[in-house]
Formats: sequence, structure tokens, C-alpha cells
Amino acid sequence: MTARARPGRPPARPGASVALPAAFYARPVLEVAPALLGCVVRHGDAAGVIVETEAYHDSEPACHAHIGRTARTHVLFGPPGRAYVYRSYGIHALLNAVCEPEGVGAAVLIRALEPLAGLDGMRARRGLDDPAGLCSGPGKLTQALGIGMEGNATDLATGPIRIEPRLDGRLIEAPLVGPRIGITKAAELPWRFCAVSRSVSRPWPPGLRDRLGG
DNA sequence: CATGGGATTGACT
DNA sequence: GTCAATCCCATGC
Repeated sequence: MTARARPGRPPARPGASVALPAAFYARPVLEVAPALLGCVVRHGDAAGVIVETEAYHDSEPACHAHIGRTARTHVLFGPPGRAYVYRSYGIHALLNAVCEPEGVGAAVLIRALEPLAGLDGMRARRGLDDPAGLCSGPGKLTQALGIGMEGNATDLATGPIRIEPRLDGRLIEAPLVGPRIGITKAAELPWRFCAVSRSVSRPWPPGLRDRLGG
């Protein structure tokens, strides 16, 4: 059976923008964080496959939303499917996807990508050649993709930063799970999720090196 | 209004 | 392994 274009019915374009809908994010953040592994973050001509995420929820003190609604945390309590971008250590912009229904403060931190498109631009912005080092950290990937604070509160389905479903044919094995990186509060919660990829940030979770080798 | 502390990174001992 | 860079914002006076 062959698809035929008809007047008033333009054929679907392969590769057309198919960002994840808000409903994808409107569920428990501990479900969304592993589900985002293998999905694609796109900004301008640059894109990468998500290989590492962390979950944050207002019920635990490592989450910015734990203190309640402020000017800074307002977006975390807003509608799911928006970007929460904040500045870390005065230098780096970190990208999160707001999750759970409106009124709940929760987000998934995107910690690492496997470079997929726009590698030349990434190399220029990062001043680095090695593909495994371009997006292997939450501050690195925003620099590589050219994402800044202006992306805060934008819609991840229709705005400048988009997250798209997993690529066809790309299978994500059972994620490696471990404690979150670089936090002092609620550091024991195993809310970090990693795919088997050399682009995961350091320290690598136990078992990653072995699974990469084999 | 002053101050202190980061969901990090890269350079260096 | 240690350490500084650098800015936003929450908190306290």
C-alpha cells in the first residue's frame, strides 16, 4: 500500500518535529527520569541523545522546590513539560524538564548527552574535539548546545529547546541506577539513571565500565 | 542591603 | 587528590 499525497492533505514529513507532549511529563518524576534516557534534546542545529538523568522532587531537600514557591522555583511548580534552567556556581546553566502535575515542584535534571547532530557547532562552543567530552556533564551539554538562562520556563514541545522521543532502532538497556551527583542533602537516594554510554558524566556508576567493554 | 552557598568544570599539585 | 572562577538568589540583619 502506497501513501499518496492529496490536495489539502500534505503527506507527513519524515523527520518532522515530534516533540514529547506535556502529558509525558505529567507523572511521577521517578518514572519520567529513566523514560527520558534515549530521547533527544535539540536546540538550533545541535542535538544529542539523553544518556544520564536525575530526579528531583519537592519532598526531598536536594530539590530547589523544597523551600516552596519563590521567584526562582516558580517554574518548578508550574505546568509539566517546561524547561527549568538555572545557573550553577555562577558559571554553568543546567537544564531540567519540569514534571508532575501543576502544583507539584519536580523536575528531571539532564546530566549528559551523546552528541547526535551539529557536532561542529558543539566543538566550537566547547573548544574541544573529543565527542565523548562534548556533552558528558550537565554544564557541558548546555554549553555544547548553546542553551542559556533565556531558555528558562520555555515550553519543551514548542519552544527553542525541544525534547523528542527515542530514535527508531535505538534500544536503551536497563538503566544503571545510583545516588545523585554533587549534592549534600538527601545524597543517599538512588535517583540517578544512566544508559550504557561513554558520554555519561564522572564518576561513572558501578558496572558501566564493564558493560562498555563487553 | 550584605552575605553565603551551591544539582560544576578545568587547571593544577 | 585540591582549588578557584563567578552569579543568582535565599536568608538575615
